[in-house]
Amino acid sequence: MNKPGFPSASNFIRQIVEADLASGNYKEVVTRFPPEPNGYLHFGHAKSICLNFGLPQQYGGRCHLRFDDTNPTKEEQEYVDSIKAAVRWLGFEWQPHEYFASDYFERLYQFAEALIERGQAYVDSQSAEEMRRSRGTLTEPGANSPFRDRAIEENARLFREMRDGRHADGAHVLRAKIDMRAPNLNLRDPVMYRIRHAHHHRTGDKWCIYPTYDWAHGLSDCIEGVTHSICTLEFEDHRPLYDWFNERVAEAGFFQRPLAKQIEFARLNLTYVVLSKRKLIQLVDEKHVAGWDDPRMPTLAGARRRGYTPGGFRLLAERIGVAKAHQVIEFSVLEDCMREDLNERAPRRMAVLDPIKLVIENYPADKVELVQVPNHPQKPDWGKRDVPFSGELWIEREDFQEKPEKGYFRLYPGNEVRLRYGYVVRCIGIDNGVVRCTYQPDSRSGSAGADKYKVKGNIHWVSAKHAQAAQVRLYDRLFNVAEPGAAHDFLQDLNPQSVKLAQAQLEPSLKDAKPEESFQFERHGYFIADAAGGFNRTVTLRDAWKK
RNA sequence: UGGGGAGUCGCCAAGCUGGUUAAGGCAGCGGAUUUUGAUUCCGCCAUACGAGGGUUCGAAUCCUUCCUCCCCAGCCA
Repeated sequence: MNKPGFPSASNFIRQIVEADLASGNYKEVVTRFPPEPNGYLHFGHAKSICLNFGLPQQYGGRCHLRFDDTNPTKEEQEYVDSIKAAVRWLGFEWQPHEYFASDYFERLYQFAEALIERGQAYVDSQSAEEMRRSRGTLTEPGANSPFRDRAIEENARLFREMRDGRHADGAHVLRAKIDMRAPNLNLRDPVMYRIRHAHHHRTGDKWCIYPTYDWAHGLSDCIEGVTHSICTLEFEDHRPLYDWFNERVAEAGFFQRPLAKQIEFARLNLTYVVLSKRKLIQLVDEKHVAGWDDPRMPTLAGARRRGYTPGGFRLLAERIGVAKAHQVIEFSVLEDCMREDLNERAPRRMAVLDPIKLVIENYPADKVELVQVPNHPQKPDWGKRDVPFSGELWIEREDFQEKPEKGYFRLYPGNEVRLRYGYVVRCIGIDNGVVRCTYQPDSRSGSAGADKYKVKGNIHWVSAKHAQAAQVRLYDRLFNVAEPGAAHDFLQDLNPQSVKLAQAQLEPSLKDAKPEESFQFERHGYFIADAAGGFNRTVTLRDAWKK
């Protein structure tokens, strides 16, 4: 049963949406997930995706996938492809509502001309440095630009020239005429267009002026009929500007009301995990990782290779909730979500990660039996498989102790233990690193005599001559910072020892594992078959072992 | 010292149109079942809601003062 993935049963955004629907102001809920294609999606985006897609799924409506590609110098096609793959992987579909801000460049340009005509925008010819100085400070008002009162016709002419490539980068900028004394800095005549003679991944060289986020975003929402534009907290200060632009363009007759409304929520933070796009880019560029999909990366592409599941992320989104208070989720919450999802869908297999030989001295030399092993003990309908059993087996090194510590109930000289789904064996001792045992022929699991053996220990095993040797990668951690909040020197604080390799012995059926198939290797946790061969560990089981 | 936000158990988070002993999850602790020391199951885990005043028969929920933290001075998003 797939969990819906709606963020928290109750949250303030749902209340807003329900009120809007109830009031009749909005007939349906239309959201959008608006990534800039300048990097791969990470764990944090999963929260936003589940929220934006989950709302219309429940209340009726739709969610658009819109690429916010207004800055040609940072964006690439590779990123749009990876973003689409990640959203689909999480289990959401947006088609036919796939949009690009760059598709609106022409309309945005016309809207800008309208504002110029109405005296609400002007071409400023100050340098970036001059603009910065005249903007004022947090506590001091800004000063008007000397170009602020240019004639409308001149503004229109200059803006057209900007578009036509008659001016160099930085020579002019189009600004909204709002209020240089506004306490909210975003309202001090924000830039709407800048000149960038740069190649855009979609529009090529057609444009050399590009709209800023503030000018493009809200208008794109209104163009698409978005009702609720959900973004993160740092945009709270932008909301008055978001509304100002939308209102002005609506007044010019381009939009129907009601207009889109912006709602902010706290982004996801995870202990130990770096979710800064800038830093993730650095990890990739400086080759500290193999790529964006390196299993140690906190990207969705990396998570997929590492064996994290879409259902696990949806569960996470549901559990962590949506609010405006800054949230730092403990990593254990994520892990628990993955375990919960995997526990339901991962078949069980026997696999020995750190092998030590066990010989059953009274087992007929060349005899091989097939024992029946359930694929999932709690799910009988998943069936059973045959696993070959013989007198020479691999068992886990930690399942034997020559001198048992207190409380140890697995194999040690004189003790009996059951080889899971096979026979009960008694340990005689150890010779040259080989554990010697005898077995009870009438103890086979499922046989009539099996019940008379009461053993506490129950260990997994693999027949030595049938086993499949394989390399297993144990990713205990993400490529992360050593401690929460330790990232003063990001690269120095990274945990470099995040992968261990195990030369494991697996039960023969694992030979047929398909890439991206998940299994539980009994006590070792959950593993995913890697396309590159071998297996990657997803998460360990809860450790009830610590005494 | 400007503007905008936020403060409920170690981490999240309901509740906040005032009214029984403040949901739930993760983590932790104790126990039961168990051919994974897993899973599952049961129990425990905030006289307390950033702090102080006030209103009220009654406040986490209303008023007020204060404290703490976060965001904003890109022609990034």
